[in-house]
Amino acid sequence: MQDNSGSDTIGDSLLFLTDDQLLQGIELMFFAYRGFTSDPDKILSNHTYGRAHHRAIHFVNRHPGITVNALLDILGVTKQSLNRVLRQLIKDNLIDSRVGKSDRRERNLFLTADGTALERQLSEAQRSRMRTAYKAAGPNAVQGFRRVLENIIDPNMQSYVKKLISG
Amino acid sequence: MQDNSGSDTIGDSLLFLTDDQLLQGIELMFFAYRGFTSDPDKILSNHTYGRAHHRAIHFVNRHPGITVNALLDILGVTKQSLNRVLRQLIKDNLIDSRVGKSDRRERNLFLTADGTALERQLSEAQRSRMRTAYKAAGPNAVQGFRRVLENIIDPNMQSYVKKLISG
DNA sequence: TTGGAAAGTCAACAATACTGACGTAAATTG
DNA sequence: CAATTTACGTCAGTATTGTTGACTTTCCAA
Repeated sequence: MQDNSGSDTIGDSLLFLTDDQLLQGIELMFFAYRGFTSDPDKILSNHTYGRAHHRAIHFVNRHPGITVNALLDILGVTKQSLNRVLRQLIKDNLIDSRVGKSDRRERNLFLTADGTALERQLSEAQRSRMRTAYKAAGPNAVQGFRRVLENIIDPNMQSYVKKLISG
Repeated sequence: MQDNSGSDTIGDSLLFLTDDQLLQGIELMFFAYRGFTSDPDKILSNHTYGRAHHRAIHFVNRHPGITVNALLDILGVTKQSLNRVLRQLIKDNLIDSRVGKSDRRERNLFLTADGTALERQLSEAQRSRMRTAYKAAGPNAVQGFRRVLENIIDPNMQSYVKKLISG
């Protein structure tokens, strides 16, 4: 519209790349992520747990038997930070930590029945919101949504994401 | 609790709504938001500031003269939490807080020259990542990206978002 | 003039993250 | 086999961001 510095072209073939469009995308990410986390947050606030617990539960459910190190790579936090969360979840009998079979230094993490129950509850709240949004936007929009998100992700995580998409 | 929880159909016309697709979308949101915030986080770690300071700076820049109350509505935090951040930014001469003209109880917030400089730095890092992602995904995908995000956002914020999109 | 809204402050607390240091057990390497 | 590395756990200290609750000051409006 105005003197938007440099990222626009003379024509409008790249109009979606104006700084204004980018700023709108940035704010949409901010507000959407808040909506995205709000339902699980509400559920967890009755449990002494927070978002970190949710993330641990989510990825242990997605990768049963995952090692602590592999989980650390996915979550991108320090082992001390993850350990605090895991310790609680193990003590509360939501996660089962078993000594590795081939390498006894490793711990393989699994959800217990209670852990699975909480995961279902959290996941369903989040999936419900996503389902509504997907339905309202339509399959074509969903494809674009995913394509843009994949490109926002750090290259470090691309390997994980590739497996996520394909497998 | 059902095996496939009913979100799929016999055909594949709604295949994009399977629980697996929804879970993939959920993980994409998680990883993308981390990428989205990583560049500003790096910059801020040298400044004694965090993400809360970035958000305040961002929205004061977007709405020069915004009142504290209006900013609270956008950020969705308590005034005590926001006040701690604002106090630092005002003390460090990044934000200027002026007594309201029509209502002297209100404070109108503006970025100082220093604040504008930091905002440019943070914004450019974030816009750069978005620009790359948009470019890689293409305008059609960007439209879908935005449409899905808009539908993930809480209805409470939709009024703000509508103005964001149109204006 | 009095009630209430807006803003700011102080205190206490909780969740999540970080760094650094240390210990134990098990696997790997020389 | 001895030394080193790896995996995991833990303790201590600190920072950021968020919460409640209580309180004061300012000042508009009924």
